[in-house]
Amino acid sequence: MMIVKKTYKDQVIDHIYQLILTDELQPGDQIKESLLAAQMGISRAPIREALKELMTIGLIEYRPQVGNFVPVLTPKQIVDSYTTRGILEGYAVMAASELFSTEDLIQLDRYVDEMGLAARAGQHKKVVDIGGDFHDFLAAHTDNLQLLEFSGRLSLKLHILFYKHWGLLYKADEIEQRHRAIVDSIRSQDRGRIEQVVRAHYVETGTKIAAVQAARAETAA
Amino acid sequence: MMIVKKTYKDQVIDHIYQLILTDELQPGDQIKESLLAAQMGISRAPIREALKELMTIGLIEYRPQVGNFVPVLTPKQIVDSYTTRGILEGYAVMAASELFSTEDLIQLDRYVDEMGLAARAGQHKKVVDIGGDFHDFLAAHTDNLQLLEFSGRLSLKLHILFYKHWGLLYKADEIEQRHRAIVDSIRSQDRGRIEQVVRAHYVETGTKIAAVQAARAETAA
DNA sequence: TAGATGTCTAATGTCGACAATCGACGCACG
DNA sequence: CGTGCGTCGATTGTCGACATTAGACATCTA
Repeated sequence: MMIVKKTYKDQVIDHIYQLILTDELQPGDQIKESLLAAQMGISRAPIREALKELMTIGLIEYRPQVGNFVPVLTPKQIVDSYTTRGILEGYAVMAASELFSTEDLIQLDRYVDEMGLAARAGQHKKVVDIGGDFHDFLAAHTDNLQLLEFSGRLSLKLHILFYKHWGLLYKADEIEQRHRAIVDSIRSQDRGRIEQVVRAHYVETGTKIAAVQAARAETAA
Repeated sequence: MMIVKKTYKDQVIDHIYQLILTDELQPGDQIKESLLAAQMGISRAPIREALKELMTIGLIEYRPQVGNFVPVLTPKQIVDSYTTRGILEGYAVMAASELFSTEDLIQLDRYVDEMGLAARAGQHKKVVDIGGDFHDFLAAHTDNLQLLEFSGRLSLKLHILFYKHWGLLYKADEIEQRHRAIVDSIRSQDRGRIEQVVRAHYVETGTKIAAVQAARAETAA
């Protein structure tokens, strides 16, 4: 059995992540240490530890002497985050392209198939999860841990964005085809093409999400 | 005038950075919060804050329930860090290549000239500093703040490595020529070439430093 | 003697309280 | 009526003490 997490800090991290995901904490909100500590029945110390950690992955924005806030992301920042992830993962996949075995490629195909099925069935959460597995599987083939660390730090942030907006992003066929293109590029063993395809995938998704977010902000105003 | 830093946390960060740079803290050493707090005459709280922040830029390695350590970098990790920086900056410069004005390019030339002069004069610290300015100037032209943030998080780490090993890395002519190649690539406005040249620059430097470090580890053993 | 087990110590994890600072409000002044 | 300054409240920054845990050492057992 997997041992459960222990320190309060880790529990606080999960808690805040959930609060953001469920919109109980909305962009622009300040996270008051004392309040959260009281709500969770613990002291401020582990809260602060957790906030520091969330800061490093961009889920919290910190202003010295003022407080911690849920960041308000502009469309440009969204695109930039996705672009950066694409740069990192694009290089990772390109550099490791020779390491993908036939079995690996079949596994990737399987992910794409499942993604298409789930998308057509309207199982949005499943699509998001499989998408995460797909990209984790891609990234896992690199041996550059520094690159992997940065890529990983972006994933929670992007995951939240994607999770909040999936519905309007892609048609089922599109989402399947977009990911299939990545697998195909790896099959081609054309390093330049691989990097370019992965980058384009992220830039495109980021652009769409930014547009959706901008549209929502419009209607809200 | 630039306002001075205020919180203890920031002072602690600088202090630890200096300790590492001067080898008073060596790779593998544990940083004991209580001890450092006593030495600096403050409590453990700001020490912990500083350690968390240093963790995010890779200057401190943290093991839960055990402590904070100065990381022992393997040659591969050194190369990976430089490679990753090259990926990020390579993209940044490439994407912003059209934004470099004639004046900017002249300024870059000036940096390279100064670097060559300082190198020939044996002013190693000056070479390191100008090199930092050069790369900051390059990176400053991108508008992707996410990318810039990651790139910046690597710079302290790489700066320490470079500072500790500069002597054995390049001949004066080489260091000038390596950087000149970057400026030339920007002048060419060949996006593919720009990205490739910047990447190669970092990979090469990282490889050299890793080799130097490996050699030192050898003689020490 | 080799291995497992118990104990101890030193370090991190957490706590509640106090101090310093930022931002907002209201007042005086032009 | 608009602007600048002083006060105030709320929130973060820091503190010292206590709780808990990982690792080292000693002890017990076969």
